[in-house]
Amino acid sequence: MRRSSTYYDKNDGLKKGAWAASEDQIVKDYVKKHGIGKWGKLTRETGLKRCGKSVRLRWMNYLRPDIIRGYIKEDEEELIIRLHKLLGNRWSLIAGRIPGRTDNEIKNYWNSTLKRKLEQENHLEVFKDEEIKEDLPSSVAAADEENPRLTKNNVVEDEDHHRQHYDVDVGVGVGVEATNNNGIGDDEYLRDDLWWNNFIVDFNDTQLDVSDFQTDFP
DNA sequence: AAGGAGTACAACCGCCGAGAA
DNA sequence: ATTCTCGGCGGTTGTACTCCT
Repeated sequence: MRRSSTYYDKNDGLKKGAWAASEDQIVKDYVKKHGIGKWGKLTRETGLKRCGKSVRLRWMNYLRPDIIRGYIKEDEEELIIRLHKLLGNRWSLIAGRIPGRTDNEIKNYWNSTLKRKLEQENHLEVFKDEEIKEDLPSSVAAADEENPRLTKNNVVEDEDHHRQHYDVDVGVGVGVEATNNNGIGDDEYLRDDLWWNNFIVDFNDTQLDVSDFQTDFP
């Protein structure tokens, strides 16, 4: 754990900073008994001097039993690069495609290692915003241009607050689903669908193993 | 050996959306 | 219909560790 200084916030009296093993144990025990979620309830019932958000973060990024700790493998790195090109800084979506890795871990890895590595290899321009937009479905790119907001569940909201909902599965060999809940034109929708399919074809051309990936969204 | 610079990564912050009250 | 609470997300910060001079 990098942060060692712990302190109590004078405003709310809650503990901040590095977590103690005893605090981790409290969270693990509670989750084992009651399941995940209800983080606020957890702090109230256990007397843990942490805010619910902090507990959730600790669980998601560190305590979860399915987390793989250790070096990012070469195939994982390649997948991160590809998914980042596709999705941009949507770390949770990217993490959802890489079992055992957290969004925070991927984000850190990108910011501290990959970004620099790609810069050094003179490949970074490929990932600049403009080119990402060119790669995105037209409706998504347009929304980003006007009002760069991607809401939950892949809902893209444009300047007029028109929303398009993409239930997208980019799993290798799983097929593609893209549902449009807001009546965009069939042609545009078809283009988007083709775009996703092209992505999958491209993906399938790689040497990556299908079994390496999750097949459903988290 | 010392210390400054760079790196890695855990944790915090602010914003937003969903759902409950 | 409105307000409140909580969970989720991406961006950013802080600090231990490592490398370099």
